[in-house]
Amino acid sequence: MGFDDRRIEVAQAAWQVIVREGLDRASMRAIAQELGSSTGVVTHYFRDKDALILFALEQVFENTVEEMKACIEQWQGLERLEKMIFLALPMESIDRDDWKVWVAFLGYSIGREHLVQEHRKRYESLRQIIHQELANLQRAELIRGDLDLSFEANALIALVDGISIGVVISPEQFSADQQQYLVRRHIDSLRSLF
Amino acid sequence: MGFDDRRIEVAQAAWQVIVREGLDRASMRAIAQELGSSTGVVTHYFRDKDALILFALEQVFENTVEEMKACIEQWQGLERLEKMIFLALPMESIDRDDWKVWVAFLGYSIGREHLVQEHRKRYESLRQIIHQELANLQRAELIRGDLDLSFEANALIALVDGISIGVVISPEQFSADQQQYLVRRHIDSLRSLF
DNA sequence: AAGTAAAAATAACAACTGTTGTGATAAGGT
DNA sequence: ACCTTATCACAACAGTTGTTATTTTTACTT
Repeated sequence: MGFDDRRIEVAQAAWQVIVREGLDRASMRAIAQELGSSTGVVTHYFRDKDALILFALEQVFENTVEEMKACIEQWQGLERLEKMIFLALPMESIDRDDWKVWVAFLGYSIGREHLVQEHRKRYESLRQIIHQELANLQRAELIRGDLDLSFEANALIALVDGISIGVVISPEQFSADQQQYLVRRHIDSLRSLF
Repeated sequence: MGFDDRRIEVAQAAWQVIVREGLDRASMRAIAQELGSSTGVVTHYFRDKDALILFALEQVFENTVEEMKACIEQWQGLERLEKMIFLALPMESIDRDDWKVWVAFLGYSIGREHLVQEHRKRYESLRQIIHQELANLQRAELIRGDLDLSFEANALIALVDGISIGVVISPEQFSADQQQYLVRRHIDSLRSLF
């Protein structure tokens, strides 16, 4: 087990504490305890707390992005975009934990400009991926030609964020089917009219 | 100046510190300093910190809800729903601060079940207001009769949440016009087809 | 003007924070 | 076996936290 693997283990412990107790209560000591070791381990693998929670967030983000990119080889056309969006949604309870970390971090960023910038960076990656998909669909004339793709990419991301926050607060608010229906309805409204 | 007025002043100081420095750094001392007094004032008007930040959140929430309810006497039909949604959106920078507090609180709630419940309570109020509006519109046959109104109310709230989070992270992401366009497009898709 | 209650200031409390430094332990290579 | 290095444990640090208790100040009533 290498250095990077251990780092991920520490980050996962952090991740669990955040979900269970909240981000501001995820202290070095709490994380070490979750890991079953001393704080020495945590400080050994991460320069400071900022580096740790940033790494934990990056894990959550990267997992989803990797899955989304894997869609590109598995699907085509409108269905591909649909499946990509589905992956980001909290349809299973495990995804709900990812979203809890994401939301906790979102709130924690308020008043910390450098963390807001971290979020911007990640939303920018997402925007690029979606925009790329929309451009493909537009070239294939599967969606309307008069759409502002940057705007529509933002709109899709907003849809996902909105649904997910609803689910984080009230898990029973949107069933998996309802989440899918909302996405389908949105994507449908972008389709070419013939 | 009465007791309640002073309470609101303290809450507003808290509100400003949260926007500027973040919720977890909004300590009793920081809030007292923002208020220009000692911590004694803060503790005198609020049992504990939880009561203070909960009251501050309630202020943010109630202001918006009051404005939304005021719409009922000023507008009619589809336009009324539209205006109500517009009020919740961060179209001006002042609204953006409200949303910062909201998002900060949202993240702070992760891992604190009693705070999540507070959010649920407030989202439930919103849902009721929107649901009421949709029911009126359906009775007037201005929106389709086959809509699941509870679901559609949630969808509208999700739309607002999604847009607003986007704006909190990247203020330039959605212009006021674009926010309005998104809401209009969504509401349009609910309209009766004749 | 005296007395009373609200308001505010101040000080102290124990608990917890991130960080740092110093040893201990284990692993792996020569 | 010996040395080196990575890994981890532990203790101590200065600072901050929410809360409480006590004292001072202010405001208002009688």
